[in-house]
Amino acid sequence: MSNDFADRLVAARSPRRETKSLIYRHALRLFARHGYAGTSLREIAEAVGLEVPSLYTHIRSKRELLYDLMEFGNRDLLDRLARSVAAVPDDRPLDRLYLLVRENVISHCRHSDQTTVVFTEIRELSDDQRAKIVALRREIENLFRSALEAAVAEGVARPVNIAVTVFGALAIGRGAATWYRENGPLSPEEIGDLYGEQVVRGVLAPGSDWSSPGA
Amino acid sequence: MSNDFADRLVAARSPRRETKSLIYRHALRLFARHGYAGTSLREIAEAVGLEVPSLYTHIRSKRELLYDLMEFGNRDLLDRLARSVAAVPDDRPLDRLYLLVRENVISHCRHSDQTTVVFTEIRELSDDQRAKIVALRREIENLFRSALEAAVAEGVARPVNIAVTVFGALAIGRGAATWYRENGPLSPEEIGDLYGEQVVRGVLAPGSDWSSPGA
DNA sequence: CCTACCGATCGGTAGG
DNA sequence: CCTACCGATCGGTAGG
Repeated sequence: MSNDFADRLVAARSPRRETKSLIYRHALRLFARHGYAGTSLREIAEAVGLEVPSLYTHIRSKRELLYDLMEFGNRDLLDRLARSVAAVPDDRPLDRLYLLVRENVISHCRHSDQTTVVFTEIRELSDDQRAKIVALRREIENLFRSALEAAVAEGVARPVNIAVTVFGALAIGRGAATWYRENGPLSPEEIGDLYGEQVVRGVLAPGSDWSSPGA
Repeated sequence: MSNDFADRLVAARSPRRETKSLIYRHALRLFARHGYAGTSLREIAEAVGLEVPSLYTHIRSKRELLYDLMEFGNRDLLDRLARSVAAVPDDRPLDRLYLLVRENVISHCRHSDQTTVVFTEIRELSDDQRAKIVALRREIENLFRSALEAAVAEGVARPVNIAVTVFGALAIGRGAATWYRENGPLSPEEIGDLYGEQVVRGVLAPGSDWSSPGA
């Protein structure tokens, strides 16, 4: 009697890793398209091929599901940005800034669902959850901030307002996620190059010379 | 018997202009804060001091309410932008670009609820409604586009990608709406000046000279 | 502008 | 992983 009811129940209750990943993938897509409040657990369950109660084997609640997606999305972006300037020496702050802007644009284009959710749905989180996400955002901002501060300190950038400039640079990438299309005329790398150059030239000190590191 | 039931009914059914304006005002605030899908008509009614069915004296549906807000928001922004460059001659395209970026930033800071709703909730509209809003957006983009094209044609701006640059300039203003605070250290005008200068310098042709028209 | 009410749908639980 | 089901809430209507 190895196939009796209890066995089948245990098997059905054993969460599969692939299922969890499917849930996250579809939830991200649906949240990006219709918003958190505009997406029901029924829609997520249907996309995955499950009934709603089965989702609860893998998630604790709809809100925790959103939080997990937002945390992953921000960590992922932070990692990409940190890696993009890991090899650039500290004494080339404008190159660092250029590459950060570029990578930010590329990441937002390539993972636009991720960044749509990350930036739109922060209001849906609890205070505790939001505080953790904001802390991750601060780390991302600090990468830009330190590059720009160094550039100003070295005199290769004008003495611009650091925070305002960093927010602007980040907003450009977020904006790109809203209009970038995979079959459009420009690749994420090309768009990243264009914006990277514009941001750096926008802060360049009058006498300074600079050309993009890739060129 | 001038105060009988029929009279009171007629009086109660006569929509007041102030009430409609109150509904729009509170709906805008609540949609900006909690999103369209995350805001119930009950919440709007309560904020105004009515019961839900009374809203229907003033609106046709929740979605039409959203559409009206989005159309007004975009027309309002378009008007402000057009007015900001109305007095600037065509042969000063960089000044026009500067003032458009500046006014866009100022408008987004001063009416952040308006622009939050305008940019976040377009997915909630019907196809017909969305087409009309997109047409308004095109008009706004075209103001930036023609200034930038003229600057490139005159050789005072580098031959940048027009669409990409315009989207970036617009995104900066939208971003400002998310972090600007009334009691912060910078006024909308100051932020507008900073971004206006950065965008123009970002596209400035290497040999060209330019300083902001206000300075 | 209100009371009374509708069917539909929501996130989530009990229990196997 | 499912069926059966919960109370709460949704946008909207009837009717005065």
